[in-house]
Amino acid sequence: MSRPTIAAVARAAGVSVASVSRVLNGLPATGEMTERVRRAVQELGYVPDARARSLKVGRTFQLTLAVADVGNPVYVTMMRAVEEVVSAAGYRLVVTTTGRDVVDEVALVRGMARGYADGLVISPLRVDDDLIKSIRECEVPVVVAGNVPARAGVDTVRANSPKGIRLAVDHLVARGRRRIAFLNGPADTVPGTARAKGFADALKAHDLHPAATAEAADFTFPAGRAAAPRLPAAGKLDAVICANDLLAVGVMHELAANGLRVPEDVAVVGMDDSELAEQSFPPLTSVNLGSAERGRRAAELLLARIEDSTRTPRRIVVQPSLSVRRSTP
Amino acid sequence: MSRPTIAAVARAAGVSVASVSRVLNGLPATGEMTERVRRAVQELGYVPDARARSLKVGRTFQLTLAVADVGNPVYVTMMRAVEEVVSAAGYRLVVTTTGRDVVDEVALVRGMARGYADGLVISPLRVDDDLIKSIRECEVPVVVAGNVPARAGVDTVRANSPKGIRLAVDHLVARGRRRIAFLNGPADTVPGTARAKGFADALKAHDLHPAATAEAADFTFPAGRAAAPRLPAAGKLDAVICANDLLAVGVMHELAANGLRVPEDVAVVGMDDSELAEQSFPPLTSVNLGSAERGRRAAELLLARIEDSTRTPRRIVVQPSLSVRRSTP
DNA sequence: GTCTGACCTGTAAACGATTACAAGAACGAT
DNA sequence: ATCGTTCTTGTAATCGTTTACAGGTCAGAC
Repeated sequence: MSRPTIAAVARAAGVSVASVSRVLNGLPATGEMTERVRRAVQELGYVPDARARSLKVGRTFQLTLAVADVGNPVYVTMMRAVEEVVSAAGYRLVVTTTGRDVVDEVALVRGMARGYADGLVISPLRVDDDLIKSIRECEVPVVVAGNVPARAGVDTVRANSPKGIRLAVDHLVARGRRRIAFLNGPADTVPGTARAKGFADALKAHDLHPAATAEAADFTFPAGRAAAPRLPAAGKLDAVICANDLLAVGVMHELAANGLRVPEDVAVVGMDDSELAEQSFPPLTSVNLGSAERGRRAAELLLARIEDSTRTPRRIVVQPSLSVRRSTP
Repeated sequence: MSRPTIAAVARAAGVSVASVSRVLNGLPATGEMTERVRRAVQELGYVPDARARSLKVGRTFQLTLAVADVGNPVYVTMMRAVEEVVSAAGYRLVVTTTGRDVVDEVALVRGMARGYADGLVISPLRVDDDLIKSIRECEVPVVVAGNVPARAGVDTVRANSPKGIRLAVDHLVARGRRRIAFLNGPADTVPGTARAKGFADALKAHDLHPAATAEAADFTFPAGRAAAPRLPAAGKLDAVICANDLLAVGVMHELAANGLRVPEDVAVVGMDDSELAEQSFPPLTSVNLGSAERGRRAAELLLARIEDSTRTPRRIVVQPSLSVRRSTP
């Protein structure tokens, strides 16, 4: 005995399928009609088929979120925010991880044409012309959580990481640190390049030279540990800014292993202000790039564009703030 | 100009829609036919519509993963493992958070009848008869990642947390600790009850009495901090086992705030062996309950059952191990 | 009493694929 | 040359909804 269809309900209620559909979708009907349909639905345990419905109405009520790595706490934060907005609007969330390669991202965007979701929030680590082209041509609305050129003509929500780094540098300088190093993630990523430039500019504004800059293999904790020895010895630096919290925690571990105290010997600042910043020891001063807000607003932009595909693309920049904790003096 | 349909391709190639469909699905066709269809597809940029396809074939090639909280690192690990297996098999992953309430879970399972996914992996925090009933009656295959009674007649993958706690206790006792406390999560959850009993039994096996037991409001970091003061003073205990890593890290913070050293004054053991255990300071000795493996095997069970719905339900138990780090002597 | 309009309801045509079935072509065996 | 078999292709039904359109009922206005 398979699932009852709308036709079975119509038969049981002695009405037409159209009427059943109308009652179920809240279109006007007489009280008696409504009552009969309700009863039949109840009796048969009828549940409308989402597949058939989405074929007909051309919508699946699903949205896709594509991130590089679900393990990164910053994406967890974004994902939670997106999920909240999206599910409140009656959509389900499809999560895909794109991996490191840009061609995977392009394939993903192109694949949206299959219509398994009504929109896409993508947070690309690396961006090239192919990706931008695929986003422009995408069959469904796309919102980019990250930095793409305005010519892409797409809704974006991004952080202002240079300004965020500026906050971190200002803070460190105010506390008397002058020999400041920067541990970046891969410089060929979008956040990587932005942060490198942001750091250079921020130091220049204070007439300082970088104590050092280094680059981790990716934005993970082990990469942070591995890269830490490439920073100069403690005498040569009194503060390290890291391109995200995972790297920062990796560095702190390495510092501790070398008998250095945080913040007395070396101050450490992370970025993202993820839950990890709060949980690390000492708690990590971190640049809050508004990941939850970015997720929320990206989801809202996407919903708005689904409602009205003609609106001009918006480019939202979420302002950073600094969460000062005990890893800085 | 809307998306081309299979009919447009057929027209362009001068063949029937059936032939196009067959070529696209790799059914036998002559070289010439294959070539003409390929060319037309290429030219029009045709991409088959997933909605129509899933209506006809009765499958969406989507699977749902339902967890209580995407922010918990243990679910992140599981999710990553599930995603990997599932996407390798050509499925997409739909992630939903169920929240704390059991009725949400029941509604979710019932809602699977809409057919928006071909299967469900659910990791319920709280289980009642309604939930079991809804799982039994679910239209699509369900795998439970967690502990439900055998009478549910459903594939399950679960951890052996009592045995895991036993490992932790053995370890602590071997290192000379005798006054061992337990910080549990909510005792009305499935993992909560299992862990409480596991702790009691493990101590009994060593002829020890619990130094104390306390219960946190949920399985989060702030709850761990908040609950720590409810444990007895340091003189009365020399080790704390916590029901997960987040609680353990919360406790360590609180201990540090009171000037106590880990592990010298108090040893701390977590559970889940999540990435956080490695990242915390000092690195946390943690019971590895095999969350990645549980995720992987749950996904595999689900795929197997989709292939063959008649197979008898399996109940897999993943064996725990202890990852010893510096939070214990 | 008739006519107009409003309002429900039912019939049937979509939506875009897959696939059962039938028809036609090709080929080998007799 | 005829027949039967196999292989390829096309026609049309189908999946389960939604919805345009038409038909029917009923009330109100003249």
